Amino acid sequence: MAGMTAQPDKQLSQAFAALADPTRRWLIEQLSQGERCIGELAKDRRMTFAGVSKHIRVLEDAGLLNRRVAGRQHFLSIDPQPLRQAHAWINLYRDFWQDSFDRLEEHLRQTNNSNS
Amino acid sequence: MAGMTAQPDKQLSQAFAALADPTRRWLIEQLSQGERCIGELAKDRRMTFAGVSKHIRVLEDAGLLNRRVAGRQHFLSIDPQPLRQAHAWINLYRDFWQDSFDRLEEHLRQTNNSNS
DNA sequence: AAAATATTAAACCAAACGGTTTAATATTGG
DNA sequence: CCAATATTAAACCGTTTGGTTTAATATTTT
Repeated sequence: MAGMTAQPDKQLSQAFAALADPTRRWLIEQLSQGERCIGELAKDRRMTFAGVSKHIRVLEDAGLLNRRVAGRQHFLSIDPQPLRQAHAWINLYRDFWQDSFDRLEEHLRQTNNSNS
Repeated sequence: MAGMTAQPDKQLSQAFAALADPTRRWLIEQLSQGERCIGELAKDRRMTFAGVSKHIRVLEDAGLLNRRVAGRQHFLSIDPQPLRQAHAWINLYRDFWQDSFDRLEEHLRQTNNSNS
């Protein structure tokens, strides 16, 4: 349980770091509705082309996006695999207190109800 | 679906950024087995006291840890709430391709089997 | 009160980050 | 071929990060 071999560790770091920026999360949100090209995204976000391009690069390096080049346009879409890993990591350590937390939640809910 | 109000957004950024460092993930792993004090953790990680102290601070600011001060020792433990949020965010956007991904996985598995 | 222990605070450093602006490259349309 | 379009590359800038070392603070032990 404790080990977590080295390579996945780096991938995990990259995935979490990529998700730590709100612009990049916004990009993921956009792309979850289908592939888009960089110009469109930049216009919607009111950010320079180069700015968005760099964010896309970070997401791509983390393996979170796939790029399809069609002529001069680059279409981006999401690769779900690394999100799975991040999800799994959180899940692993969350399970330890999941039950006790649920119990606390239930307790608070009942306390609030009896106050109303 | 697209909005995600502002405050949770910052919390989410902090949580993901906190999880992006391997030392901090290691700390979470350690604390998932029960509360520990900073000196112990620093010794196990072979890092300076101050170094670990600063990492703990980042996790604390992200709301991921709780601190219990007992005399000169500070005992840390995990607060599951922000992990839940991070988990939920990933889940939200992962669901879009979950099914198609599962189908792809199944397809690849079958292709591999018929090759053997 | 003095010494040892557990921790934070502050100063510092090199590297990375988020962003811009200005060039350079590649593709498309007249 | 030339102009417009879509994108990357490079240089730069201020801020943050991960880490150290050295000091300061608070608590426990003797």
